[in-house]
Amino acid sequence: MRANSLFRMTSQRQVILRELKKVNIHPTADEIYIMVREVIPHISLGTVYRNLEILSTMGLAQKLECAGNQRRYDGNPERHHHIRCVECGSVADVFPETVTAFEFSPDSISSWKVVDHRIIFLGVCGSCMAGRGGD
Amino acid sequence: MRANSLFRMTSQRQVILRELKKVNIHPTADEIYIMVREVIPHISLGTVYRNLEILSTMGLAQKLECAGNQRRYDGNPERHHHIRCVECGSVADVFPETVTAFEFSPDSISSWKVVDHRIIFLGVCGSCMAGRGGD
DNA sequence: CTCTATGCAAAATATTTGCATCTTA
DNA sequence: TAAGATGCAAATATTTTGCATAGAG
Repeated sequence: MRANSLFRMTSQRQVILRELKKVNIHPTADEIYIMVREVIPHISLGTVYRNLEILSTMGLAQKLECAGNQRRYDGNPERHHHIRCVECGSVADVFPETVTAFEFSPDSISSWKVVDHRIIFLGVCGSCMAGRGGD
Repeated sequence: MRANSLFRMTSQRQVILRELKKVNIHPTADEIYIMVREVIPHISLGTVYRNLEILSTMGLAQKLECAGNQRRYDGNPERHHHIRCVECGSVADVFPETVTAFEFSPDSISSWKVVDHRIIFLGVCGSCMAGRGGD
C-alpha cells in the first residue's frame, strides 16, 4: 500500500465494512472472515486482513488499541474507549461522554508530544456476573 | 499451570525477572529471551514464555494491556499507565499521579462491574520528534 | 488502459505444548 | 521423593506476502 494510493471500493471491501458495522462484539479478523464468507464464499483471509488494514487507514473502521492477544476491529471509527471483561474477554464500547473531568499533567512525559489517549476499563460483564451467581 | 500450584523460584525464573526489571523498554518475550541468554545460554524460548506468564500470575510482573501486535511485559507490577509512540511503537510508563481529576459515570456501563482502568496515551517520542526535525 | 485488489498458497511471526529429564521444596 | 520446571522440538495460531489474474476508475 503506497502513501498516495487511491483506494477503490470493491465489493469485498464494502461487504467487510458492512458486516463489521453490523456487530458490536469487536471481532477478530478470523471472526470477520467467517461472517463475510456467508456473503462472499470464496473470499480469502488475506483479503480480509488487507481490507481491515485499509479500512482503518481510510478512517472507516479502527483497529482496537488493545483487546487481549488477538487483534480486534471496530466498525465504529469514532473515538471512544472500551471495557473488557476480565473473565470472558468480551469487549464493549465506552463513549467519551461517560468520562468526565479527565486531566493529566503532560510534564511527566515532557519529551513526548501527546496526541491522544484511550482508556481501557477492566470489569466483569453482565453474563459473567450472572454466571457467578450475582457476585 | 494448576489453580493451586505452588510456584518454585528456579534460577531461570529469577534471572528472567531480574533482567525484566533492569530495563524500561517493556520488552517482548523474544527480547527478554535474548537478554536472559547472556546469563543462561541454554535457556529455551518456551521457558521464557512460561515464566513470563507465571510471574504475571504471581504479581511480580505484568503483561501489558496493549502494545501493538506483539505482547510486551513490564517488570514493574505496580498499577500504571503507558504511552506508545505512534511512529516507532516504543512504550514508556505514565504513572497514575500524573493523571488528575479522573472520573467517569459508571451508569453507562451499568450491567458491568468496573474493576479498574488503564490509560494508553498515544504520542510521538523524543527521538522520533528529533528525527522529524523538531516537528 | 493503468494500477489497485483478489484468491491462493506459501512464508513469516508469535505463542503454546508434549514429553523425557532435571530440580526444588 | 513428589510435584513443578526445563529444554527441545513439534504443533498451533496469527498475520503477511509473492504472484498471476481480475476488476475499478
